[in-house]
Amino acid sequence: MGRTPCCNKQDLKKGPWGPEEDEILINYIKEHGHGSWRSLPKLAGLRRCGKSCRLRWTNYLRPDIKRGPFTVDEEKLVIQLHAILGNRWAAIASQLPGRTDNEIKNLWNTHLKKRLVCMGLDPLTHEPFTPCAPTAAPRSSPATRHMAQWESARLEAEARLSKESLFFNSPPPPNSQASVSGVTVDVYPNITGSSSSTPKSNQMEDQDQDPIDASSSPCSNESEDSSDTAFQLLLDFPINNDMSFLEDDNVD
DNA sequence: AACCACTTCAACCGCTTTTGG
DNA sequence: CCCAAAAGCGGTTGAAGTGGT
Repeated sequence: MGRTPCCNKQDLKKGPWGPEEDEILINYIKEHGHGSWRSLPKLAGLRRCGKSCRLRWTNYLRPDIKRGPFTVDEEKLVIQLHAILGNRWAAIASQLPGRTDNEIKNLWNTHLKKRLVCMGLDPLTHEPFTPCAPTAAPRSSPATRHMAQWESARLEAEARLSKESLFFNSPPPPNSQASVSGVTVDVYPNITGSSSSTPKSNQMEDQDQDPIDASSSPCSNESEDSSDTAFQLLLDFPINNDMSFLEDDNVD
């Protein structure tokens, strides 16, 4: 059977958008709204697929997009939410005003995932790597020593944040960059070492180095300390014994 | 100075979900 | 209720930039 193509591919431009195209798209949407994305390119006079227009608008041109590096708080929040929601980037992005799912996905794949790996945590599950996977966690770090405790703490945090997430549909709080529905997120303080939110030009003078970049080894001692600290802070989450709601929502 | 390897991120592709007739 | 179209989403790609040798 097969789906009908999203657009007629003949005559359509692909690749990076030029400033003129951006301007056309912005002006058109300002004036008419995006309406049907499929018909927008023709109406606006763009030789682009509607899908491409939507992506360009939502990921780059939207006036409420927040450009620039992620703050430490934003990175913490992304890690927290990823532990709960997994790779549901759009859901995560909805909690970070001005950030797009694509941006968060890129942040995760290029920075945060590596940091979790360095801590001996599986970036998919946020659980410690099992001992039978020595290449993943080559050194006996506190992360592996605390495996059972980590898992327990993770589930507690997960439970709490999942419950909070039930309210995600309501407008985010003004200070939501550092909080989830008012709950201050202060976990993984060292995973989210400030480096990636710092422009490259400043990284050299930054004493607070990225654990990955801090040494020739992909994982430094700092990462061991950070997993302890993260663990302690994770334990600070209030305990909620009612986990029943997890059966319905989140956690695939 | 030139080359190579690695990183980053904008954009594309294809699948899934939602919506409307 | 069903089906097709449209929109949304996540995975992946590839060009550009950067750093190391």
